[in-house]
Amino acid sequence: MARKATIRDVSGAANVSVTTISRYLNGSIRLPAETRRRIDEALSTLRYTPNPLARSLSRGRSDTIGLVIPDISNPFFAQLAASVEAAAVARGYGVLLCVTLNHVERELDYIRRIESKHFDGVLFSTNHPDDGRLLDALKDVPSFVLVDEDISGSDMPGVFAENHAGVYAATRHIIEAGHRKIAMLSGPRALMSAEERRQGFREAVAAAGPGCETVAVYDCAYTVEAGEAAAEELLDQHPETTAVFTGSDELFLGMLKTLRRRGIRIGTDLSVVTCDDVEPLALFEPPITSLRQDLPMMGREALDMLIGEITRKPLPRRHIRVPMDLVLRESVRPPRRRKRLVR
Amino acid sequence: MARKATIRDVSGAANVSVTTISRYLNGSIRLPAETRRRIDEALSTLRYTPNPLARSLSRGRSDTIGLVIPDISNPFFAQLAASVEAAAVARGYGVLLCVTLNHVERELDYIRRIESKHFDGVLFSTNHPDDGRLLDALKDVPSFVLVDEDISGSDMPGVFAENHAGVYAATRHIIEAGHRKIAMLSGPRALMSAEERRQGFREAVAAAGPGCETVAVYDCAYTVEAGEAAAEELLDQHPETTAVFTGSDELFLGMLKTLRRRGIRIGTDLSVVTCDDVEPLALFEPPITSLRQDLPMMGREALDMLIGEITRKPLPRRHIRVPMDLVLRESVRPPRRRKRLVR
DNA sequence: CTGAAAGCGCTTACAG
DNA sequence: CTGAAAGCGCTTACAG
Repeated sequence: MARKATIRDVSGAANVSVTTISRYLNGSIRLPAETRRRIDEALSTLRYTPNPLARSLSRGRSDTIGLVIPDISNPFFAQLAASVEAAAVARGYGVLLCVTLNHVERELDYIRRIESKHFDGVLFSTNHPDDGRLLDALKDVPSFVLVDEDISGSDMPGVFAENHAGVYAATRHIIEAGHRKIAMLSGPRALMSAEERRQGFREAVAAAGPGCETVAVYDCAYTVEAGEAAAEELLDQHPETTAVFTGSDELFLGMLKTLRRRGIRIGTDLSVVTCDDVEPLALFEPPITSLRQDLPMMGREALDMLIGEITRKPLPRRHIRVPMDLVLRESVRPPRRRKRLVR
Repeated sequence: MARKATIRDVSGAANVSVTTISRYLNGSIRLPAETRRRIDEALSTLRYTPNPLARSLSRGRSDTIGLVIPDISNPFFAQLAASVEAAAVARGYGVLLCVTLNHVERELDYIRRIESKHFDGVLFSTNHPDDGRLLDALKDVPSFVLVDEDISGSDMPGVFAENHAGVYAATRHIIEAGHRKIAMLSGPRALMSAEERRQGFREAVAAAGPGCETVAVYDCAYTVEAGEAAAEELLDQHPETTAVFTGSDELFLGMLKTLRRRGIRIGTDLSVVTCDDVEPLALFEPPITSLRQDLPMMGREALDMLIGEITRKPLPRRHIRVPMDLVLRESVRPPRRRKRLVR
């Protein structure tokens, strides 16, 4: 394979300076038709494509953002990534995928790459409570936007779900179906999303008046296993429960395993609403009512906010909340009379 | 925020040449303890981090690969991306996420970025039949590895699933359960994966002898909608069918919608095996038997092969086949006697 | 062993 | 309007 053509080669072939070539390519110049023809010809015979690395170094920006997420194999983050990627490409940015598996070292490493100019900016999604190291590393970090989850104590700009209002509405829905003994499988303590959802849940139950009761709230990691275990505990210790709100699709999936094992039927025996709606919940039997995250909007808003930060034209609002939609399906039904959840 | 420190600043602060700093940082030099101390001190007081862009330009490589996939919100590709990313990070490479939505223009654009040195190499996954443009663009393209799907007519190195053997085994499994009227919802014609799976299916049925019959094979796009429509047609025109093999999870999900609508129960009324196993099939009712893709292995092998290409130490085999595993669950049962699939 | 200098391939302020 | 030259921040062949 021949050596790759550089702008210098084009300059020689077209008999104009590299300056002119560069300007022509970047549209900052108008040239006589004849010159244009010569350049175009040189461009195509040499099959010239600019070296983006050199361009970035010279311009002082990489036109690349880092998308930092815990796990791309998790459908929630995969869908978020898809919306971010689409928005980024539309705005002329590439997306470097940075998977952390929630390892703080990796998170810190990716934050540093903003300073080192590897990224123009970072969209940052973390899924574990911060021990202070993230907060610390974020001092003076520019061009940084949080997505989905906050870092406790930070005032970085961010785009989050309307957790409180969403879960409040979902819980209302459960209550309106007639349920009075309701439980929640919630996310980890110290995560903003979990905290807000927990709050929304508790307030909705409290607002329903005396007869209505929060049977239990479990703090779980956002994993299938945690949901499975919490459901076991719930059914053992609170068989009077008639409805459950799960704080994520994984928690729901985990609970479902437990319900299957015990022969408990969703809808008829136990009503359920889950948060996220990234799994094919409409195709479960019965279809599962869920509090859907608007990931396309979250991705778009986050990218816009980040571009605002990068270009130093910050959006008017540093914190955006994306509404959640309650998608009504068939997993919530009126509670059965005096029948308890026993094996 | 102060201007970012460069290697030159470090050189000044530590009172050694930039050459030495560079060599020290890259481990290609042994220095007296005292010098080391001075450098380390300068490094940390200046909070120096190398500019990866400059390094890449200078070295002529970016330590970044492009991962080209049709759609990251598709769990199949999300899981593939997760394994690739993990392998890449372990080998010191970053991964630039390149989503094409199967648009040829985007695919071509990303291929060009290898030449322009933006990527050291590309892992390429395409999902639509090539009209010749891809094949054409691939001439002389170095450091390129196909994943999951071939490009017809190309001899690029690649990592693919053991489609034929996998589907043959899955179909055998259906036949051994007693089915004699079997259908397939297959992927698009002209896609290697679909073609090989179709072949495996047909051969297994043929090998079962006269009584056993391929009722129908539908060529579908790999989408839920296509699966839904094909299932409608199948049930209308071939009500004698007792078992179906679906060529992807989306096709299965689509068929499931149709079955639901018609009140046909999987397992008891119609036996099913699907290919992929990226959806939570174990949690469906009944749990769905599937031909699982070993995506972790596929990602790892593909990355190793790509690194071989990049470093010009190609692996001994240019084409690797990853085995598929039949995961036995409960969606295949013996056919019911003389009962037909009617509404 | 160490460092000055050239080079990676662009962009752009500056001078003509 | 056009181009020579400096500069982006590194690496490394080369000379001392």
